[in-house]
Amino acid sequence: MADIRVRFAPSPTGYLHVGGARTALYNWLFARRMKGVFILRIEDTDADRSRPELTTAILESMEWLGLNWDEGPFRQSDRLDHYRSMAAELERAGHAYPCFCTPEELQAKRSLAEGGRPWKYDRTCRMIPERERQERLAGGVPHVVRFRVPETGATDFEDLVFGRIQVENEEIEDFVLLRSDGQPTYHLSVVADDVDMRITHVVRGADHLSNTPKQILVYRAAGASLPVFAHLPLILGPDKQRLSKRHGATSVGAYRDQGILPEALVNFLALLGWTPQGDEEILSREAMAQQFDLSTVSRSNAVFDPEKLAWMNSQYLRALSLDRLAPLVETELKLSGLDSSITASRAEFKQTVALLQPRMRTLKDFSEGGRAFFTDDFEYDPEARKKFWKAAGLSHLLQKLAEKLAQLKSFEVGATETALRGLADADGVKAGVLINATRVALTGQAVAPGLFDVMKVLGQARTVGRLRRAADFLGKPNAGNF
RNA sequence: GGCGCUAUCGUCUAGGGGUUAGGACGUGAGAUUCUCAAUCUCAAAACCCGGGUUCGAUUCCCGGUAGCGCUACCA
Repeated sequence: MADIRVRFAPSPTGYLHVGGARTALYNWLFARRMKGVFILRIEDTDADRSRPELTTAILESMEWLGLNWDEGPFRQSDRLDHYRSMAAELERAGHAYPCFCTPEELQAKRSLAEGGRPWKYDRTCRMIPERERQERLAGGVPHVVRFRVPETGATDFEDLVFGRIQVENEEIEDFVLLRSDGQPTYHLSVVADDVDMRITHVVRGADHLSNTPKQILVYRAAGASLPVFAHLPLILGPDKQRLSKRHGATSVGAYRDQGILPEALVNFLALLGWTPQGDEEILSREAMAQQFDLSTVSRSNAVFDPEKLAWMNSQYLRALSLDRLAPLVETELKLSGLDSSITASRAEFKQTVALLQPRMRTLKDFSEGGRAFFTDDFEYDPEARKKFWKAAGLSHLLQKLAEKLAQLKSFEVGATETALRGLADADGVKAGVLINATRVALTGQAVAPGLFDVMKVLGQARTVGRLRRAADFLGKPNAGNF
């Protein structure tokens, strides 16, 4: 079998969204599995909507996801001559013709047709006598180039995912290949490039399924051999509508900003439409590539479930080595206006990170739920106060605990625990009550790692200081107000 | 409207002419105890509807319904 060549071809009219990322991923997995070539191509033939900086952003997202490409990125805007010559070739061979209808004329005909609904181009310009056609061309009358679709017969193909697809040619209108400004449309540029780049498998979203027959017609007219097509089901929002901005975060970059790890996003996306063998769902890119198979991809659309993504992220977060996690946390802190300076050394910083690691779902959690571990500037969560600061005499108790802890020679877990439990006993208070109240004092939260681990990581001075601060706070007359 | 595609727990899915219809996320309950967003255990939860084929359909076929896609000088 000839070498496998696939491509991912985003258009820079928006950021890389999760649907595009999944398409890119499946191309990547297939290429790696087949030891083929993965090509990146930027489809920027729509000059009005394409933004150069978005190309950069898309490339960055691809790199962040770890989807490395072997060739490209190629830009269609660099290859306009190819498309024009292909259009000319098709015209010469009688497979295409100039159309002088203006957008306004077409629009008028469209709205005239029964409520403006079912309307196909009426092929007016197909009938123009050759002499008149030449005259208008010579006169420089603006025109597009349309493909001459056969009136009879049907076009069919075998999709790797969807199976046999067939469309009657009479259902297909004479679509535009070249716009009046000389820019190619998608149907022309995509075929021209896939032919030129010797693409063997076109793996793309199912939104292109209905358009594929048009493109097959172009392949045939150009005398090119067909690639294998594999269309991927769409990714939907919770309301089963195609995922879009109004569903909130849909771009890969937005998930990165939320503290999602690329490995988790890749793993999650891979499972939207494809299932590995066995029960294990947590698989590396490489492990997935070893068994990836386009023919087992699902044919029905999938709803994107952020909850499962978050869960999967927590799995990856937990499995991360400290050496890899620590820098990621530092970056996240920086983004949130924090830093690691609260810890005296690199080793201490890592200890803190390690303590938090098992209970964090995203990197963001380190700077949000874990805020008190990286700055003294934190609030007492009202819910936590309501839950654990309602006992009477807490101010005094915390004060006493502060002084007792201040006396300790060792601040190891055993030492602080003995001290706290001793105080609780002496005062006739349940240890749990004091522990929970102390947790709020030290972290501002009702939920945190084990208290004595927290103390150790914060250190003696900071622990004592925060206890005194909480005691002061509770001593104020309005401390009971939430 | 026309054309195309799709249909298993709330969600992602496995399965397949006879199964207690399996797993994962989420949800609920319990365990643990110092909080849980950690950990462990258990539970509830699905074959869209109607015909046909068949001894037997969730599975195969047809129809309906619903959803999605395409129907641009967007991709």
